[in-house]
Amino acid sequence: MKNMKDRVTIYEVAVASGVSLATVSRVINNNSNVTAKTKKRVEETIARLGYKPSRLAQALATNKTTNIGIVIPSANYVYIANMLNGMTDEAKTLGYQLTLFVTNKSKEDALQVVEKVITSHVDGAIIFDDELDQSDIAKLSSYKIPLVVVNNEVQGEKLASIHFDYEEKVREVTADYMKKGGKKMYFLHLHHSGRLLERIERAFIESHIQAGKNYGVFSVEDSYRQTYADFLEIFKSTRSGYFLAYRDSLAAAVINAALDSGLRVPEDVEVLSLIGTKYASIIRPQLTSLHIDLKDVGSTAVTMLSKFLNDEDVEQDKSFDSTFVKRDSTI
Amino acid sequence: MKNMKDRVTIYEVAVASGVSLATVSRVINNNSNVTAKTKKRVEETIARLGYKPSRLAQALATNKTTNIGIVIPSANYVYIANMLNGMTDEAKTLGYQLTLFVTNKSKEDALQVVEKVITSHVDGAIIFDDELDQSDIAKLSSYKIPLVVVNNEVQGEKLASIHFDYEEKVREVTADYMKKGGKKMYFLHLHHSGRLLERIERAFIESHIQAGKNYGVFSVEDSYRQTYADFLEIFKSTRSGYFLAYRDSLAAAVINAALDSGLRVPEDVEVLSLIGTKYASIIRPQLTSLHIDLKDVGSTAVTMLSKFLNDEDVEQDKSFDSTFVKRDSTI
DNA sequence: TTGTACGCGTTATCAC
DNA sequence: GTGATAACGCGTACAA
Repeated sequence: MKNMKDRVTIYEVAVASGVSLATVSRVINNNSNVTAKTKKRVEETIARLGYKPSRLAQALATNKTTNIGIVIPSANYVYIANMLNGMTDEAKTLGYQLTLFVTNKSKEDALQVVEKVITSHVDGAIIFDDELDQSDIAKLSSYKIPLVVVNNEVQGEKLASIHFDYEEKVREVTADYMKKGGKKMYFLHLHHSGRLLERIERAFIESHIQAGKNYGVFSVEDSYRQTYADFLEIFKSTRSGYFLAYRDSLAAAVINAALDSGLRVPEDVEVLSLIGTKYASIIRPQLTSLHIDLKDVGSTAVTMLSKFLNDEDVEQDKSFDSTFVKRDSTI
Repeated sequence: MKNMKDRVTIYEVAVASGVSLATVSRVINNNSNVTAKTKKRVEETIARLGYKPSRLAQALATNKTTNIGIVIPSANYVYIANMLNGMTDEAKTLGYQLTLFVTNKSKEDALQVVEKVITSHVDGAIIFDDELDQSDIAKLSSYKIPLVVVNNEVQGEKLASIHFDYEEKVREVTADYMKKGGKKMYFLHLHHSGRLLERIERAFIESHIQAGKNYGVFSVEDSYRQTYADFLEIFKSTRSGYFLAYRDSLAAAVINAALDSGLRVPEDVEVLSLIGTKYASIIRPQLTSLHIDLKDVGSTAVTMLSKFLNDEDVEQDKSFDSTFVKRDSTI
């Protein structure tokens, strides 16, 4: 093993094994047209010198980093971690590296991120971030960066998208409940939480308007603690209802506040978590939730992007169904 | 906005603004010695042409990618997501990009990861992965890659480490409980879950041996569902105990199994979660847990690495205290 | 202040 | 099969 020498270059390998750069390069890339004998010789000196090709130089020469950018609002959500997990798995088998670009849910950061993605020379990018809009995506596209966009209504060249069918499902669930269930339905509105939630909320509201039913909306913070505290207040006056919450932890806040206010779940208070994770079945009573396999979404996104990069055919639009999982937080 | 042209290079900018490559380069890097007038001219053509410097070429020329590698076992754990969150925040303010390297808890993958980190030309790496051992780290070090290693007993040049004091805390908690509490203590053993858990388990066992007390160990799977099922069985015969579980979801499995077996928590069954996250206070009864601010750990790791990269002084070893948070799953 | 020329570590297109 | 040599896009002494 080498001890703190400078990086060994292809040139040194060439000299040490008495061949030219070109030959070494051929050996590295398993390029044909090289005698088994010289190949072996080169490989030996490569091992002896501890040579590792520089992906940087390779990338510059070939115009291909094997690097794809992942644009997300934050790494801190469970459902994003799930997606990330699918991405890393698939990227590994396909031989890509993942570079993270986080917008922190700020438009300002999003603009910076667009710049960074461009300068970073990624081969392509997967965008799962509501902060980026049509113009940002167009900009990325204009720099010829193949894109897979999750949960966003955009189109362009070298651009595929992945959609969730949450809206439909929410319409169904809402309509069904209005027919059978008895309680007034409430939506937990999060101030700045992206298009998906906005669309779901709209679907919820429209369903009620169409049915001529009354509904309620509560504005909440994206924090378990705060939402729990808020609902302790709310449950002083509102003693029943069917609540739609964006994430498991917010749904749990409602449930816990209800229980701590002497209400029964689901008899008095029913709760539906819109983006269910494994915690839905850990929390008691277990959360009824909509569920999408985000690990699958992640790996699919990488697969699609990879096809783009290899000029294979890609379905331009893939849709993921959410399933309604009935557990114990609803009747 | 450009439409699908090829990448604009510094050369085209130079020609278009009637200066030399060097001058453009100076403008990009805010290098002094360039007239305000020409600077403005160059900046205008940069904007007009939509030129973005190639980080690749810059990196090759300067021998600095502004890229740091993050080695983790998986992106799918909440506590790792928390750490990642701290890292992305700090990296953003410091101007670094994060590249993910995931070992999937496999030694085989770990070896591949070492290779990839080396060829990827990262400026440095943060290693939070028990799969990498002393020799892997040494290899990385021999390629002059500055390292911040979390939760691992290694040393070397350009290598700083971050430690957790979990062992100490577990010794304390265990000893305290044996004095005051009455139940037999059990440790949930996870087959292949890294050094941290091993050390904690050892601390747990040694405490008991020193005190001449009896203890138990249950082997479990790293899955809520399986562990829940297992404990339904266990609670048929074992009707009380104090259980130490690695993560919140496993602790929740024990709690839920206990409750579903007609046992009371914490009167019959007490549970301590070793790596507490926000879910510790969401689950009911709320989990007593040890807690470390992993977001802080993540940002600190990036800060330390960044100091290395700038040849500033770094404390070689930083320790994070875990705090014992008493909630409702213990007496 | 600005320009020239070389180097960074590879790949790729030629010849031989 | 193998070897020069020109790219790839940029930084930077050194010269002017």
